[in-house]
Amino acid sequence: MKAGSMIFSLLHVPGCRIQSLTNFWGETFNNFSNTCGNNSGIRRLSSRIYGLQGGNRKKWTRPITTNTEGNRSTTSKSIKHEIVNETILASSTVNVNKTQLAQFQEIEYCDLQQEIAQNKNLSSLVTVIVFDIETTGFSRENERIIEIALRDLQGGENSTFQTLVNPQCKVPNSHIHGITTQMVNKPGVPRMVDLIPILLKYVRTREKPGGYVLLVAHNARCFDVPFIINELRRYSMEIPPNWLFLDTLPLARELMKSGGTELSSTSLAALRDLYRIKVDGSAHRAMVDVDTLSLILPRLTFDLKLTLSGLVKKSFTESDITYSKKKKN
DNA sequence: AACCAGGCGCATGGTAGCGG
DNA sequence: CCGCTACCATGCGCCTGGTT
Repeated sequence: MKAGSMIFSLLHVPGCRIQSLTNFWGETFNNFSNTCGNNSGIRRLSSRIYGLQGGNRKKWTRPITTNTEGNRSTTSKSIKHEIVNETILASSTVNVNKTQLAQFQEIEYCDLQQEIAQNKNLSSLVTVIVFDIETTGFSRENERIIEIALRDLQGGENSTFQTLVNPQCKVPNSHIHGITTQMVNKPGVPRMVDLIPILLKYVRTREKPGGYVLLVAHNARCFDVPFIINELRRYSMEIPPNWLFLDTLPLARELMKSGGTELSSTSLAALRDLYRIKVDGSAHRAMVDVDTLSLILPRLTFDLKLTLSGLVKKSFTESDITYSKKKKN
């Protein structure tokens, strides 16, 4: 089904009122501007608090910053069905016996119906989080994450998460991001194994009840997501089943292909220039790039006439990456 | 530097249309 | 029926560009 027709059909599904993404981003922008005050640029968040959601008095002893304003049983593959499709596909090429298939389809169908019945619109179901990582290099096998930043586009209290990560090795590419070995290899900077539970807990606090998380990054499919998957697997952990990923690089390609813009390339910098977004801080630091992408995403989706459901349709899961790898081998 | 997706050009195979 | 030509779909390899 073409994207255009899909959007049309979704908008006409009774009981499945899809907000236009522009409205969704509108709310986000309001929250965002309230958060940032009157400045047109995004102000770097300097205050440090230790703990999540205020209510929890347990103190963190790690340099993780947030701002101060304020197990599902279905497979990850089925998530997109539940959110995007008004009906579940009846045909399947999965090689299982017919009884199993029928049972599986029934479960998915029931889930979908429940989702639609229980959720008035997608924005009450999906949490959109823009994220970025800095690493010691390109190889996901040999290199390590040294900084991670996230921003929940709904805003509110603790809507950002940012921390350096101790890679327990040298940082050979400080000239790229300005993060040195001395900055990360010291007490107080969490190691990945310490950070993962905190990170997972943070994302959980941003989820809507029974909802899904759409994690957005530039070149997510080929860089950020494989890195995160590898780091988790290193400690025998998995991506939560309700996480979806969205890569803005193919969206940039789509925009460039459609013509009508002055987009010179599909890089984050080119998108930043196109939308005349000022960089507040040094580019190639995780939070700066997150803030940049947070401003690019609404404009990009507006230009591509995408709804939130359209974004979910373009999203992918951990298994999508694993599967495409296996297909190549 | 590693890895991946997309674009492009080229080769190949299947099919339809036409004339002898 | 056979041979030729044109067209289309598909697959492969190579190159480019994105990320730190």
